[in-house]
Amino acid sequence: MRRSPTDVPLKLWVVLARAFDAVERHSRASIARFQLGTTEFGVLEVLYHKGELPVCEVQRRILVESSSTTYVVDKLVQRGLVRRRASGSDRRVTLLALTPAGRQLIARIFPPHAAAMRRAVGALPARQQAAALRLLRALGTGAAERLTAKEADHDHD
Amino acid sequence: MRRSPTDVPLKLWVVLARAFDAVERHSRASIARFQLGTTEFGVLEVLYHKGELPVCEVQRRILVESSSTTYVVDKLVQRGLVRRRASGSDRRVTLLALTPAGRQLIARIFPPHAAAMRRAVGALPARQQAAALRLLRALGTGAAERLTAKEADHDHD
DNA sequence: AGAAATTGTCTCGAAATCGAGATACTTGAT
DNA sequence: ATCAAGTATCTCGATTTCGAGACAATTTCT
Repeated sequence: MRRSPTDVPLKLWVVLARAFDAVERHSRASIARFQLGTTEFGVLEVLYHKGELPVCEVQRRILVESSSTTYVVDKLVQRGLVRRRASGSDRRVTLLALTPAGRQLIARIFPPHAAAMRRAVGALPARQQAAALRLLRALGTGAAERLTAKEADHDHD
Repeated sequence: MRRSPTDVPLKLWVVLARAFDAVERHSRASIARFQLGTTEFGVLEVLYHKGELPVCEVQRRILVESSSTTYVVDKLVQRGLVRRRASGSDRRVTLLALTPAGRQLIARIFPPHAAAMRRAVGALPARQQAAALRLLRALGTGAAERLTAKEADHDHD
């Protein structure tokens, strides 16, 4: 339990947070050019690439809580970029899709944003990007599994 | 400029965000056990490990904006965990330090939190943790440099 | 079929975070 | 010595995000 001078797990967490922060600043700045917040952009982007989706599916992909998702979607609907529609098969779910205006907007701004993000991570050579991709994928899914496992613990105690 | 079916940089950004989110949930949950927010914990932790520091130094390490730092420090001062003190050498700066109560608190809760974070990233074997550490460090500093470079661009145009 | 647990969405109030800018001090250039 | 630019901290108002929980619909279990 004692912390050695090089406690790799703890450092990994710090460095992960710093890397995320630095790259996210690129993302924020890039998206701000288009008068959008990152979460709003996230909704538009996922609908653009995946097509019509239930709210809960969008929520999982943009990594915010459900109440925040409702809030952001409200704004996008008011702006006429997204529309809601009841699902036929499951009457709990609301399906989200881009309006023509929304599609036009995201089609226009996605490419320059993608370019900004390529630049943001571009300090890492391609080979190392691929390595980081693999490691982060394993780290993320591993951590996520351990989260749901812990929740299960709580449930039966 | 066209997006190939495997656009590594873009995927890297997505996977980075997901990994950060998953690990951060562990952190949040662990810290919530002690009735603290992550930012409050961050302040206590940095003061615990680095000793008395100027506000701006703390700010840089906890990765929030200066106005948020003031807000969080206010709360910690009100709770009697941190104290402010004017610097002798530079009259702009306020130095922050733990009170005895603050030191006692963080000394008690840091070890179990560290253990939780080791578990959070523990799905990755030690060797891969070390590799991820190196790659993320390079990614983070690279992205940060490109940020300040871009700011400089804006300044002279 | 009926009860219990789960899931999907939303409401509401509270908390965290930001951004712009005010103020005071320091540093660097001329 | 003065002035411009930069830095440190804080204030204030607005925005974003969360958390708890309400409610309806679905699924699972018996």
